[in-house]
Amino acid sequence: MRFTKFFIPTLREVPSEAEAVSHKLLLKAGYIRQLASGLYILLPLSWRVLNRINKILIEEMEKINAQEITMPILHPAEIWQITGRWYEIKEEMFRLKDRGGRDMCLGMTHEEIMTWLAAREIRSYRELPQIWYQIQTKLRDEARPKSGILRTREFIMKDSYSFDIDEDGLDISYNLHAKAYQKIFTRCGLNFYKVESDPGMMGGACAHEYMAPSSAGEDDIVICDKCGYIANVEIAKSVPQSMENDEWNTIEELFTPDKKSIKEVSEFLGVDTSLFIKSLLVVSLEGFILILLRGDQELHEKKLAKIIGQFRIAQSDEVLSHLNIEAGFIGPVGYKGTIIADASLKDGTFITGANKLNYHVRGIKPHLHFEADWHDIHIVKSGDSCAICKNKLIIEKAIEIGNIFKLGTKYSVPLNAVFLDNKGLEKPMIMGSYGIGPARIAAAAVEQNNDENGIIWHKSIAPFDIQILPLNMSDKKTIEISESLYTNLSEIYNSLTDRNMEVLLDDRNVRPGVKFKDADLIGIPLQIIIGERSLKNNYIEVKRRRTKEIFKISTTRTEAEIVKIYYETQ
RNA sequence: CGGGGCGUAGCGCAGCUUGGUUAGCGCACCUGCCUUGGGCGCAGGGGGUCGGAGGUUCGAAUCCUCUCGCCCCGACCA
Repeated sequence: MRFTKFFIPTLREVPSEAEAVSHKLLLKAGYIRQLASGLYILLPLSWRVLNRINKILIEEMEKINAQEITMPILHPAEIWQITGRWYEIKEEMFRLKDRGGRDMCLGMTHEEIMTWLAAREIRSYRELPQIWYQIQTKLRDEARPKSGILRTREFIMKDSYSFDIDEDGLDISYNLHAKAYQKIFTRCGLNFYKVESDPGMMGGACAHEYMAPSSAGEDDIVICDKCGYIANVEIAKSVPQSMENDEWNTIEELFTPDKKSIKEVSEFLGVDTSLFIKSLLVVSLEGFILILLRGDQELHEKKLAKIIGQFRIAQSDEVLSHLNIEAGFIGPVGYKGTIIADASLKDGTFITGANKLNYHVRGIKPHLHFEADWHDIHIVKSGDSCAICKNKLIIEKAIEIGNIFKLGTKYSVPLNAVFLDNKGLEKPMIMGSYGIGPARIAAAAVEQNNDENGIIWHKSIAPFDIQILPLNMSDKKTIEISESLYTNLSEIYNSLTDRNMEVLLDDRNVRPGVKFKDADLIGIPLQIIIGERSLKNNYIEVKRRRTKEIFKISTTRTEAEIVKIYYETQ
């Protein structure tokens, strides 16, 4: 491709709204433009990147016998009403009516539609398993689109769905996807982790996410570099560091006038917050529950919701009317109802509210002075110990680039996706669903691979393989060599992409500096620099974008050498 | 949805506090010359009515009211 025939609108200055590195670089290097909040135009360069990623996706999906299909984006409400998600999902779903007044929605995911198809078409266990997938647009009215193409309202997704006769079958489909995903992200050159995750609203029992570490990420992942435990903070378990403390062997009331928060009391008494019990009254559907956390810990609301269902923190007047004490001075001793306590409180001696205005009480020992149901309900903090091996945990930010879910029968039962097994019994299909965001792969790749000059693409997903930079377009020899290299290289097969070498020839009549700057910005892995200075000595230069290494290649026998350097480029 | 910030030429910005020539600068763009190893130089030129609406005023980019849009933090995220 010739630069003058290809639309690459690079910028000198980045629009001020861009914050994330990938957002800035993709704008500056002429890959994307914003249409509105959360809506992006993918210009020719990024469309080429996306297509390369999609090709990898297709290849790896075909290897696990997944079949590509495509489904409508516009859905009738009815199917979503049957599974209940029409009502569960709120503003995030784009809804509209057709001319007949029928409720419709734009697809944010395709479990319903895929299951609808399976329900109609599959009768027998002989037709199972099936894995169907598509690479197609999804629409979600995100509360807050952000960071360029990392979180948008309209995006392309590779989503696949497996249908099996039983749990064992699902395990196989799930593991096939896990393997395929591993290969996909590896082939894309990403640094990533597979982490345990919360199945959330997708339902189902088991889920993993693929996370590309990056400061632009929206998720926090917890890593133990000793035993390999790794999980999303949403479900991660940990053992908070504990303070040794044997001094308080008797119970003593402490006068703490107007000191209500743990922080205030801790400062007032000069005692570390980890030696306090934080008491929180919450209101669940079954009534009041007292929640206990160590003073230095925060409540993980999702963990608690899994135990007690929907709840909210009690208002201060509710605390007063239920316990007859002001909110800042409540404690577990003598509490009559249900108590749920974080496991970090199991051992030790603590200070807590005395259930008496302006007093706290010291020397409280769990089991001795109160009992509780023990659970892990705190948010993992960096420095906590691994729940498995006690090693110190690390927390890292990451971009979610893919996920896999075991759905079970959550969709097949309501949509009546059933089959007859080999005994003639009707059974619901056991399902899984699996997603990858190709644009997020691209953005994560940019986040992980860039320098002060611009993007550095991995060979497998770069928009072009090689870029030729003729430095002086009015020099005959330069043109001659450039054109011949351009033609010859374009005819060489590239086994990495299963196409011929894709070469970008910068045939613009601009100064060398402009070409150098743009080439580095755009980030094609290999640059061929053709300048009069080197031609005089019968060589050209081949430069690796990532390492800035320069190879001097004789003007005879050049193509073979260049291809060799290409394959050896990281 | 809560909190904060910002809308002046394609991009980056100044002007606004204290209303008053024809709204300004850099980059980009167009023409010509020149130049060709890291966004080169010189000369000439085109482009905005100040996000929108209403109001105050002799007079509004500037003051007031409403409104739309974008970004960031948080909540949310199937």
